[in-house]
Amino acid sequence: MRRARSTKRTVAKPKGAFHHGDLRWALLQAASLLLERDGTAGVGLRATARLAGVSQTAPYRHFPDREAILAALAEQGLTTLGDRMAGAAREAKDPVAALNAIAETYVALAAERPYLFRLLFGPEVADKARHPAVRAAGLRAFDVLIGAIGAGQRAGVVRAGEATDLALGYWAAIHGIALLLLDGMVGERAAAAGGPAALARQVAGQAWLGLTPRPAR
Amino acid sequence: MRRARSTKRTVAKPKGAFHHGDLRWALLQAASLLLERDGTAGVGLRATARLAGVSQTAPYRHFPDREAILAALAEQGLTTLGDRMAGAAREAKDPVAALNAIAETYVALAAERPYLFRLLFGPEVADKARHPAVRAAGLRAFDVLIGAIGAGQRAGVVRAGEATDLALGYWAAIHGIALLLLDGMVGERAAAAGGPAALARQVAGQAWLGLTPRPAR
DNA sequence: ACCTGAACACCGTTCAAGT
DNA sequence: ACCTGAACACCGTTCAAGT
Repeated sequence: MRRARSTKRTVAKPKGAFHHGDLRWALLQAASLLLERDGTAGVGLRATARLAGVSQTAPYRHFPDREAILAALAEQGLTTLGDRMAGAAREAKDPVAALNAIAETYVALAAERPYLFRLLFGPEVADKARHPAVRAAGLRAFDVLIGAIGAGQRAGVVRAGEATDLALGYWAAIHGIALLLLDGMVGERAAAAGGPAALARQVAGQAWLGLTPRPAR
Repeated sequence: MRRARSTKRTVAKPKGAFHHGDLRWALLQAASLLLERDGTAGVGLRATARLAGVSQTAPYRHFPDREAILAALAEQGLTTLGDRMAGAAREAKDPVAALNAIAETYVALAAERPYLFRLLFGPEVADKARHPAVRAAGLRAFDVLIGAIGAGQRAGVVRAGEATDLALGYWAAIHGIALLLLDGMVGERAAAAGGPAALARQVAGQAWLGLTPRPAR
């Protein structure tokens, strides 16, 4: 936290006139608060401006439209996701532990900040070509997983093959279970498995079987 | 199609007064059209009413709020998904082909009707407890997959274990790749694999490895 | 440059009223 | 029962204007 957070209706507004160039930062801070509290639908241009203590039209100085604010939040979120995945992988003692840690981190962020997680991959930021920074942040997170798969291959615990393809299959599985958990589609299975995290570990374990060296066929 | 579709601004409005009890159906038809054309955001109460040729408040006779319309669309969509999956499994000649056909059908629906697919699992219908019919339709689709896994176990091509758990891991993988494809996150990989469907087959194949009988450990 | 207030064309929802 | 029009409190976005 680089700045004290006010509990009043406005956030980080000095007193009178200008934001000295960090209005963009203040707006993103406000938008992030609204996202956590009210979901994507709550991140309105007017609502964000109100919370930041500026006029309704001030955000247009920094963002061309509402989608641009959401895209900036998504980029922040994907960077956070990538950083956490990289941190988890770095602290693991072997490639298998690294993959498990990545899966755990991934599902944990989805559970911790569901609205943010949906925003990262959802349709609100539809035209990814218009927001290359979002796409780049996402690919950077994916790179962490590819790296862990590659390390597994070098250690001989992951089967041969294009690391990107193997990573994609694993990613799909943990991405899928994270979303199914958010959607409340697998509540009973989670209860039976001993909680959402346990169910995610189970699914990750099954995905892991797709990565192990195959016996002679 | 139970009724001719008009190309005018209104749909299925006889001429003068009442809908003789099928206003609900006409509203859902209009909402479905709007969903395909403009996405979830386009499915407004007023816009739907306008397209159906009734006043803005008429929908409230059949749906308590906007979310209820979206939930009804989601229920329809999940039923369609389940039916298609069941049809694909029925026509397959063995359990392995059935699983492949289910995965293909799943990803195909996501590609064919992206807005509908997102609605099925997204946050627009947030409180699933308030919409048990949606949840039931989703679980029915899942049952098709569980059945295919069970058939594979009986045929000896799928390893032993709780069929529901094995199905969940497989579901997560195809659900994940379907969404990653929609999100435009794996466009390059899809091109390299020979198209989205080919990439989905590849991921399904990897998920399949999690289902095969294990060699002696 | 940066920010403002008024205006435009929309929303979802509520309410009193009509047949 | 079923449908209507007016009203309320919101939206995103545009525009002319202010410092």
